Amino acid sequence: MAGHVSAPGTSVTRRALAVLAAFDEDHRELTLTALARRSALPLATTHRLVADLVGWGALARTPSGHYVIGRRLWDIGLLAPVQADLVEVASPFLHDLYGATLATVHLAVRDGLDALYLDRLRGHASVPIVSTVGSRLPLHATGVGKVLLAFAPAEVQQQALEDPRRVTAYTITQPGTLRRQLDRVRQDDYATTVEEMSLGACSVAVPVRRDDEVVAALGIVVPGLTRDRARLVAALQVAAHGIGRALSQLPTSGSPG
Amino acid sequence: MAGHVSAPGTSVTRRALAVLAAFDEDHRELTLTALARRSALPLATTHRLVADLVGWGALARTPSGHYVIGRRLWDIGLLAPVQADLVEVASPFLHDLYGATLATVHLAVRDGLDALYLDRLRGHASVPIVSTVGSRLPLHATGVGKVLLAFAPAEVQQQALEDPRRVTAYTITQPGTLRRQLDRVRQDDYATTVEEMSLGACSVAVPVRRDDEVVAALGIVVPGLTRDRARLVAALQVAAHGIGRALSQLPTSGSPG
DNA sequence: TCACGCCTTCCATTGAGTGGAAGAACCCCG
DNA sequence: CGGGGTTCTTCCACTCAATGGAAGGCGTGA
Repeated sequence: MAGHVSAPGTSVTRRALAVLAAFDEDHRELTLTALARRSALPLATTHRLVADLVGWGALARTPSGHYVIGRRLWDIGLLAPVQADLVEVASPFLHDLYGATLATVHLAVRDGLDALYLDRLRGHASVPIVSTVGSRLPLHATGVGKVLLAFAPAEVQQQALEDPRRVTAYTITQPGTLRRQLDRVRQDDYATTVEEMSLGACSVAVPVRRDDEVVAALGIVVPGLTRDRARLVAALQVAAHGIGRALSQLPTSGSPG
Repeated sequence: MAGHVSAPGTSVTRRALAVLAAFDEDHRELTLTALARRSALPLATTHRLVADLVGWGALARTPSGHYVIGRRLWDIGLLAPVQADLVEVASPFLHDLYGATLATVHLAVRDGLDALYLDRLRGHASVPIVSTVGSRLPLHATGVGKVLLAFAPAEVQQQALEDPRRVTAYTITQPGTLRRQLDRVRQDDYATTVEEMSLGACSVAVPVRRDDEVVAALGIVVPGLTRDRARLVAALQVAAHGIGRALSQLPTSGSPG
């Protein structure tokens, strides 16, 4: 190669993937220059890689000249086993839940130290929410997150409780308090949050079990909890049991959500 | 390089993408050997590429040793502008529609000569349906497809009407008949199908407009149309107008679905 | 034990990838 | 209208990362 030698150990594949990795929720549109900067690659190299990616459909170019993730990648991404069965099976139950409560409904799984949101139903006039499908939020500050954390392996809990990041003024950042809450979650079989992730938003969540193993969490977001916590928990548990039952009746696929 | 020289003109990037392209709806799990065969690459080459892809999270390996699309690709795929605003905005209206009709509800856009399903709400006991989110079905045999085709550019209509593929015994394959139906769709502002895609399933669909331009189609699938076609059309149009209004109030992003 | 299919590692060879540089295209502003 | 900025595209000599046949593991079933 010419001039500066690229750091050894980088493969072309990894570079191409680095270009894709430049996109995230806050950067859905990037110029070529921005792509090069964010993926730490020389401009000319980026240009060549991008040409290949666009040619295949992994990226697309907007009329304004910006690059975005292409439809083909969207297609292929949907083939991931993440949701294949779970989202599919859960979908009608989420609607039921939405119909019964008219609140925003969430389905999430644990991905490392984050709650990964697989599906969301949002009403017209629900509480404003940060999460979208595919987004990740910290385990300790969300309802579904607390449920997932409460039933996670010990080492995950330990890591998550090490340094809980503050999100709002009400986020619980004391490991001790959190640990007590998790005990409570296992005891009651549901978790709550009160403005710990977004101001003005409270949440209730319950575990979804497939044959005794917690595979997901089901939650709803409401403006306040005082009035009808019991009703919400009941509705959630009915739905969660329904999902669990439907899951264990599925053919195979133990792909870890 | 060694031995046989790979066909010139192939870039590493394209090869890596060829590996990804080996996956489709009927092949969500593949062994290394199968990947090599389906992407027409030597086994050793595939092995190396796959290692990179797995390392990054584009692919994952199941406990059984098969490869599947990884979660990170799912993530990134969701950033595609395909749905960004449309699905998000339409979601509550789809719920409303589902609540009002209890039928399976579809949101689709046109992608070339196919209807691309962006979202779907399915009830517990609806008619069995073939479509899933991300799937493509022919324009001439589906309700949403007929709507999208009716409002598509002339050259698209011409191509689509050239040789309409037969799907069921009731699929309309006569270009003349189809063209007359499309006229009717533009006149009535809704389309129907009667077992043209799946036996036992009929559908009604209406266009979704953003500032007079048809950007999507909204449809529902029911066992039969005789009883309450008028009611369904009314419900669909209310929802479609709502979506359209919400869309035109959005900030920017004219990214073509 | 052998045979078969699938996976992994090795390594000499070389062409695909590299990236600085030059220039084109396109702003915006005075 | 011309100059200074930013972003995009093309070029090309150099060379290292990619290549893939072959050989060796590993598991499984006969």
